[in-house]
Amino acid sequence: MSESTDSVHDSETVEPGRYLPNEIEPRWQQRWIDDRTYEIDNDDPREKRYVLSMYPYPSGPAHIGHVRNYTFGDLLVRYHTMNGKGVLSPIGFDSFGLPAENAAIATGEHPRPFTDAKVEELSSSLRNIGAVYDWRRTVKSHDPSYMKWTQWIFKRFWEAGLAYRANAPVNWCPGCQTVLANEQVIDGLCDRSGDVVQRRDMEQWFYKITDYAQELLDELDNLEWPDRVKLMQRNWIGRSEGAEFGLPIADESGGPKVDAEPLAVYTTRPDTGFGMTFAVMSPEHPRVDELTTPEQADAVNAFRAEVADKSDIDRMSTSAALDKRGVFTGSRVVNPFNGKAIPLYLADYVLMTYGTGAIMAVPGQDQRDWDFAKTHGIDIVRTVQPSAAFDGDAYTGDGVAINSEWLDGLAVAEAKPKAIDFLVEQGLGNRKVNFRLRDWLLSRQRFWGCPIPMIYCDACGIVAVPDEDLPVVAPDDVEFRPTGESPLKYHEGFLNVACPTCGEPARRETDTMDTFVDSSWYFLRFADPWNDQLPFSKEAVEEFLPVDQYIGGVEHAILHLLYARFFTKALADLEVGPKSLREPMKRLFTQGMVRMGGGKMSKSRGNTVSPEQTVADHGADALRLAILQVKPPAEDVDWEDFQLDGCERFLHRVWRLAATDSDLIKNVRDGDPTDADDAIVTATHVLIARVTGEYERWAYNTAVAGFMEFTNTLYKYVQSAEGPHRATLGSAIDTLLLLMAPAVPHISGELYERRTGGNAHLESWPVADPAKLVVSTVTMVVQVNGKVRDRIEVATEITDADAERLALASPTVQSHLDGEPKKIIVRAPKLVNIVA
RNA sequence: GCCCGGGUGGCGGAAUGGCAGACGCGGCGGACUCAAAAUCCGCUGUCCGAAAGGGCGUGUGGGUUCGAAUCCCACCCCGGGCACCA
Repeated sequence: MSESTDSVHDSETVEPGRYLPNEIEPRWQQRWIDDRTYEIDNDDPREKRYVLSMYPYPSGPAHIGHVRNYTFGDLLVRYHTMNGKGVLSPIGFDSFGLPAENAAIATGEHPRPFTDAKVEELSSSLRNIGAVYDWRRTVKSHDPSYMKWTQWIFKRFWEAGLAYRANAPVNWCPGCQTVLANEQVIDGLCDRSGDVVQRRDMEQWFYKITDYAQELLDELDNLEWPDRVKLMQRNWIGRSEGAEFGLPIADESGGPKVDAEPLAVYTTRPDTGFGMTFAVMSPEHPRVDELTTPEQADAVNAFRAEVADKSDIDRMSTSAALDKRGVFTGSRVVNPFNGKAIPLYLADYVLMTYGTGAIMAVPGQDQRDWDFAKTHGIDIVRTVQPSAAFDGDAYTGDGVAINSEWLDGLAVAEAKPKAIDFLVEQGLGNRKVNFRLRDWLLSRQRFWGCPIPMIYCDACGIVAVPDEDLPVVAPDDVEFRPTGESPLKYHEGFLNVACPTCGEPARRETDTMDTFVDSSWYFLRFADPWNDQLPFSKEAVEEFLPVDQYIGGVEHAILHLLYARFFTKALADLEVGPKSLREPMKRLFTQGMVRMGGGKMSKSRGNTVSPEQTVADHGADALRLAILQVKPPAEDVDWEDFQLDGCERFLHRVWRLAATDSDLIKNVRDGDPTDADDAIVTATHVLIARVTGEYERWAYNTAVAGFMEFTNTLYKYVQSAEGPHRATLGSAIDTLLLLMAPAVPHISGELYERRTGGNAHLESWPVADPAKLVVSTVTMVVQVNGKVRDRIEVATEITDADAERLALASPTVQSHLDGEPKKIIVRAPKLVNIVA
């Protein structure tokens, strides 16, 4: 054996045990499972907390965005557990969806084994970062025991009229070969494939979310959600107040035609009625044929054909010339405010899907109407007096009514109700609230989703699959082809079925549900995942819901979060859920995204980060700490800004300080504590108070700074000439480990156990002793004209008079004074400001 | 166009009316070492100055205040949401 080998050997025997994350982390992860530390039973006596991160789509091993999300959730689960709460921390998988089906089309293999493998990979990733769940409660959207209740709930909605089938113009994505929800269409493009969305008329299933529009709007006020998310939902629901009324159809003489149904219009500005110089119908309006004169028929038909050809994105582009965007019907209607006959046009800027599909046009107060009137040579009458400085076209601001007979002189807010009163008196219309929100189109022409449990019978019509036959599960032997229809449609064994009512041959519904249906109730199932009689019991849901803290990406601000609220309300009304549970998520936190080099991180760009590799290289605790340290959780963060090396270095410093065989700690004292020791005790309690507050308000980045500062302080302390006091140091380190335990659970658990024999994760959360937070002296700042000129150590309880006297006595302060001070502001003991 | 956020060192950020730049990264210097790495200690906004010390400084301009990164007004820039919704 050579000398050099010996010397390496020797040095290893005297070196303290090193921090080896890959050795300790798997052991602790297994232990949390074996000890069932984070499993909770429904009859657990502790006060309950429900902490939930949005369940993920299983796309394989966790990506860095997942890791960030689940680290925040895991920290809270552990923190609340140490605070004595019984924490429900479940995990599930949003396991239906297009990627698995697209893979099936590519490989010909069934999506189930593909999905199951991805679920396993993601589960393993989550365990590898030290995230803890009650795995017994895991739910998966594609699990028949979950599908059964998704279908059961669909049936209850159907029976209550909250699910219905209708022919509707729908958004069709040619790339995905399916219908999309309004929410999945962004700027006329499919939010998944980016294809231009086409409009088609199809028979579809809808959930009647519009029944809840008002409540969904009102109850936002009571939620502890980010204002941004609440605002986005408010805008999406889009409530507007106005009037719906009829415009009588004019005869040749310009008077109202007695036998014709008036044309219904909706306006938010009934006060501007006297300025209505034309009216407009949507090109899709059902009364277009009836209200088009023979002379104009050719022009109208040409226009309608042109509009029908356009995609929504073309139709919305404002660049199209306005004379191409509308056509005269040849008919006139009567403005009921002044009795004048006005022309009726078609224009593509009026949508059939909002209001009545027809409008009164007031060019003086609406810019689109103004532009249209200019192009078509229509009169413009202002009915609101613009402010003196105004030099634009249409005036939409406040002002007094003009050119409006009996409304003249009234402000907009006064004129509106008076105009509505007039319409009511005339028997033409009434006050009306409109919402932008549409019903939720839930059917998808896809295989890998939850089948809609309905049957079409020639004799009985639409019949639901009986409850005892649920779940309807798709067969395995299907052919995966992109046909524009679900492969179920070509599977005779699935398609053909006896009608449950009359027994005659009938056909199954082959469409499946939007995956957002699955995610609209999974948080309820977590409370009672073993229930095979009901989706969940009311008692179990009452025990845990609402979710105390929901965590997820802001990209779900509208879709998922609105649907989940709708489901919770509807289930309560159907007495499936507890009556009092009107809102599912009491508090919501939306964490920021992880970017890469300023751009989006995506597989197609090849700039993804592998958390698995990072854990292998640095340890899960270092990755967790870097996530917490780099930025406030709500903000987007760039992977390039992560400081993994610094975080790993810090953990080594903690290890060296806290390890029982530390080479750092020498000259340990016992006996009476000194001033230096008292300062450490104070610093320990200050840290407890600080970190507790920071965990509560999601200030994880400054909590990490607190750990680092305290560790730096302890390093100075143990290296001081005087040496550390045994009990003081021990308690400081033990406390630090407990405070860090929710953030970096493996190293904290390991060191705490080596030091005390106890399990940090089962210990009580430290509480700051107010008596120990008190300090005897503080640094008082002395300013002259607001500029700091001196700092003086003073007793905490110094009087204002003493503070002022000390400040004036300072030589540096004196050198900045020129004669008698004009004024002295004293904020003892922190500050004195002398105005010279 | 409308509605929200936000703008602080070389970089990520801290400070919510009272010491601007905590903590970390990076950089510089020192100790240890034959040497390097690791580790430990110190310095690090900027300008003037040998130093002591001083000037300037939180997107821009104004205001309120004894005192403003923080509050108010106007503007510029960046990010996000909504956008023919009558």
